[in-house]
Amino acid sequence: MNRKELADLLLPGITKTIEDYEKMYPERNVSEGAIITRYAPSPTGLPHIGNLYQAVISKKLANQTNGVFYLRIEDTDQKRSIEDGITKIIKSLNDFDINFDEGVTSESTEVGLYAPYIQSNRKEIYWAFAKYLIENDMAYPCFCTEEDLDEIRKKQEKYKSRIGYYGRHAKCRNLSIEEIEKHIKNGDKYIIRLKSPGNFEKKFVFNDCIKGKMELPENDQDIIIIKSDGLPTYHFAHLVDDHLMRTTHVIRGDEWLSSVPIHTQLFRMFNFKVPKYAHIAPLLKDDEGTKRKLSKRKDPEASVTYYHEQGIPNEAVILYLTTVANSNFEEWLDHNKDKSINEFKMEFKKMSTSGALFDLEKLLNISKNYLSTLKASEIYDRILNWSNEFDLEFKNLLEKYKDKSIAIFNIEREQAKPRKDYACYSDIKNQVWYMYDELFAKENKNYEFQKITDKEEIKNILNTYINEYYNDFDDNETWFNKMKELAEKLGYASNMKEYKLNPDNYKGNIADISNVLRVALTTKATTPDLYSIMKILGKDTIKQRFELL
RNA sequence: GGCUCGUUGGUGAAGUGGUUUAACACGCCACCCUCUCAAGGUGGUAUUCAUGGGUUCGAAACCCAUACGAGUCACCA
Repeated sequence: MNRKELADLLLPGITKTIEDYEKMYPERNVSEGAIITRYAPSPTGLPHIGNLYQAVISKKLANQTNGVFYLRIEDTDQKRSIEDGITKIIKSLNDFDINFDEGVTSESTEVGLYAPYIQSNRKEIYWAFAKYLIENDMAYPCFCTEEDLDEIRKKQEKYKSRIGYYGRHAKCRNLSIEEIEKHIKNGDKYIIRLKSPGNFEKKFVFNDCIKGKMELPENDQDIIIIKSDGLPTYHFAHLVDDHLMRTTHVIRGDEWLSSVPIHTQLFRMFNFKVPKYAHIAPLLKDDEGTKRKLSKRKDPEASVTYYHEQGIPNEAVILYLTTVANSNFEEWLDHNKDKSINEFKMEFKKMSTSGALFDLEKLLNISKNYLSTLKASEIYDRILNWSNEFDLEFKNLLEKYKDKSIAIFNIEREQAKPRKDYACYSDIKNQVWYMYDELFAKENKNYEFQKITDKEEIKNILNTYINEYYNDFDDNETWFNKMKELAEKLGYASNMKEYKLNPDNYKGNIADISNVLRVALTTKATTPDLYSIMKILGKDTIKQRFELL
């Protein structure tokens, strides 16, 4: 039996060769400098914020170079795959406006010339590549059982040598064809291992797009390329897929950094062009003084659904992640307020080589700024949408009082320097509840009167104001002038500067008066512009609320 | 434990030998603005770049050691 026949025996039923595949999936016709990259998750659950982060970066880089951004599903670990995994990934990414130029589009559909994009559907392709290696004595079947491997490891631990399946520890590496045949006749289970040509003593140097020049030992491990279920390991699938799909840049988390020698070795054994690698540092979390990777199990903010539940707009999350990726983005945005985020040029060189702490506070600030740029009607639509899922009481009020609600959200909004007091949708009800009679009626009222607390004086101020001064049709200036008149009539200073000079000449000042009016209307000492609030509530409501005191 | 990478303020960071007595942003503090907030404005917030040593006329930047942190060492990706 020769090696070709051996390969057929080990991986039977394969008709195509690697040359056939080479022709089926030709080089892409893209312009110089175009980045072809992918998002390649395992369908094991909803994306993690770190996955989103990688997707944002990859998509941006592909888009800005007129490249290709595609979705490939890495489901070679069948045990971990979950039901509807693909749907969930696509949906949650789409929510963040991350779409793909090609690849998987649902559990059973895909678009693009480099299909299939789901690894479990590419088995015969991997086998063809594995066969090539076996035929050329660059891979071999390994019949070691779990116990055999255990024994090897224990021996290595005992003699303090490196752990692994390599060199003289690789028992099956030099099996003769006859011995292999015997094992197979015996029905022994096998996997396929790479016959690594590497030397651990030698240094392997490469250039990472983000981390720069790296020096690692060459790989000498005879890594598994085809598992006992016939599917490839990550390493082998990466080689085959990223070569055939003509990926130019492999953008992934930096936990992969130390596997680059394996990957490069694989590409070289086939004489393929090695793609460029960009290893992204993880998002970290401060945990009692030490930094650790954000974890989906421990940290609610690691889950992408967290932002949806909190009512943080997806756009803000994207803006934040872009800022973390390239910290000069913020400054760029500040100087290019009218431009679209698409015009920003992201650079590998600007990415941090060590992990960044995920800063929720900063995210909220970005969100606050973002929300302040929206029109009142847009805010209304978004809150309605959010409330529909998380606060039905508020949703009903929003629907019942649509115009009024928009007016409320418009207080100090559509202007050059808008108010910025909403950081997320879930904030808003807490800030505007007193504008709705239904909510005001059921609230346990804690009136925050400050300087003036005397009941009689308060009543006097309220009555004088509503009977002698207030008018729904006054403009802002008239309204304020009347406030001044009211203050003076009752013995309070209408001018703050004057009051500060001679405080003893007055009972108090206009701020004290407006505190009374504000608190009587809203119970709170701090609210947005009082004039706007009064105008929206209207004289009848104002009167009613004054009478409660 | 082996190998690898990293360490600039409360946070994200800019910065690769001299214009850095360390940019910018978030946070915090103070003051200013025709009412309270928010916003906006002004100023403050690291005598110093993990620590120790060295190279140099000169170092956050180059070199060495130490400490700390992270990643990796699966028939998981």
